[in-house]
Amino acid sequence: MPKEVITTRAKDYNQWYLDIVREADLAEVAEVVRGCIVFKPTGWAIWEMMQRALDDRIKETGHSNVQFPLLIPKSFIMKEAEHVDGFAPEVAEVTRAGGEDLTEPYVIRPTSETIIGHFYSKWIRSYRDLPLLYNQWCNVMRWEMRTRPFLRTSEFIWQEGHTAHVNEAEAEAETLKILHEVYADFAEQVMAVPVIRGLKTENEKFPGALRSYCIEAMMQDGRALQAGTSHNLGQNFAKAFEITYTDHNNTVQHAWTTSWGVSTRLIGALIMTHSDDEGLVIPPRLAPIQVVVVPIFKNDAEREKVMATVHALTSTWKGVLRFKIDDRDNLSPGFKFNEWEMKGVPVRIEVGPKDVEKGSVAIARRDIPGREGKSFVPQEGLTERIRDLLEAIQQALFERALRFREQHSADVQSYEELKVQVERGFARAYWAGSSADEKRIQEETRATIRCIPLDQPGTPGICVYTGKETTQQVIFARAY
RNA sequence: CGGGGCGUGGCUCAGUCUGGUAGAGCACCGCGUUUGGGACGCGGGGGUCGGGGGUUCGAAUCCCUCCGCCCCGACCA
Repeated sequence: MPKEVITTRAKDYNQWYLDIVREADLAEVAEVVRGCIVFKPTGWAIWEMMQRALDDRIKETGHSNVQFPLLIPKSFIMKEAEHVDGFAPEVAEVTRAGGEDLTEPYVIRPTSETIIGHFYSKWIRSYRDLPLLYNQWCNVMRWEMRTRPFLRTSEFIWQEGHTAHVNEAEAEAETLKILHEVYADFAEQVMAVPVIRGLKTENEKFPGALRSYCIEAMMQDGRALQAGTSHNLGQNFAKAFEITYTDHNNTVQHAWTTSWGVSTRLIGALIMTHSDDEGLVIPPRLAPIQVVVVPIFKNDAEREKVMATVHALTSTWKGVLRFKIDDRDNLSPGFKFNEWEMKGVPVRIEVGPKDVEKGSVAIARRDIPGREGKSFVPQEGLTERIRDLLEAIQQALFERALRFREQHSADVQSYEELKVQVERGFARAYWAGSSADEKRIQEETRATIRCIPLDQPGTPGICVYTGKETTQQVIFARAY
């Protein structure tokens, strides 16, 4: 009899999410620090896997890691008009230190464009100093009204890339390169999360940016989650912080800058894309533990034989598979099966006395939970079989998520259809409305334009709201 | 910030209306039996009842006050 420790998705999707976070032992709400969480080993291990895969891609695309201060002089934040408006309400300030009031308060970084802008202006003199391609892994703080583990926390961990270029075309190329080669590639290839690449509308873009691009994913309740953003900042920050360079013709020019980030929110995307009512599901390429081996025995004699087989089977796995042998002797096998399923380990191998005799093992795949995903296979060729299975699971998860998104997306021709469709997923619509129209729709439907997809149909249509003819299609959805 | 709910062993909660020796289940510890889908028996430890003040012979329970957390709405990676 399974214990019901996880609320089903059908009953309460919100509660299900919180149950997964707790039961998979990913994180705990830090009730003593408003809006913050503690990452527990399982949650942090997933983040480390994400971090590694992203960091590799960031470096492959020519960037270097650096680290800037946590505190930013308050006046810096005030320098770029749109930026101030965007961030002022959610900034935490340090006004007192060393037992004295500070002459100028510091803000705890909500993002680092301003302090990095200050230093870039010192470091950049000539076009020969460009492009400047830096990234930092750090924590930032935004005082949010409502928080949820991973999806929205007051303090969060992310990477923020900051680059400077000689002209708009190079800045734009950088912005798009990150979007495609780093973020979308990581999301789809490693996380098995299909994403829509698009441009943000004026309402939704980063405060201070010229243009913001994003990858948007669909969660299992049909809502959208912005999984990453890449901004072409134009010359806005360069002008505010006087980031200038001398060009070939000995003329002083403002640089063009970009910034881009993904955060621990990706863990939320992971949970809400793949997991089920049995617990977390982690795609094999991301899983800190890909294979768990559960030995089964009744007495010391059996234990010895079983463990000998387990060690023989796993002897070649080091450096090939990320695995764990669960030889805890105070827990029943059934308990372990459920526990590892809860924690999302992609493949489980069971080795019992019968397997020792028959030269077999039981192999279970996490993407098909319970007994249905379990079968008995020969010990011979097990490593290859597992590697093939891991790859099959990776593909199956991506395809399942993609199918789900397609089934919950629809083209809408009228505002009435739009209202209905955003209740169940993404609504694709022709759009020629204004920012004010967009806000009105948000008030009426709670849905926003998630993005203007980079893939456009190319054929004209009628705007869902204004009735004007246009060639531009957008995605409406409710968002996290 | 508005509306609602809740603070009692580690966790989930009962007890509060109607004041009278702080309880249950799970978890934990010990011993024994178990182990192929969340094992069982016996024994055991553990609580300033969110904080402060008041009423009372007596307060988890009634009154005042402060604090915290969760949920639902308006803002956000």
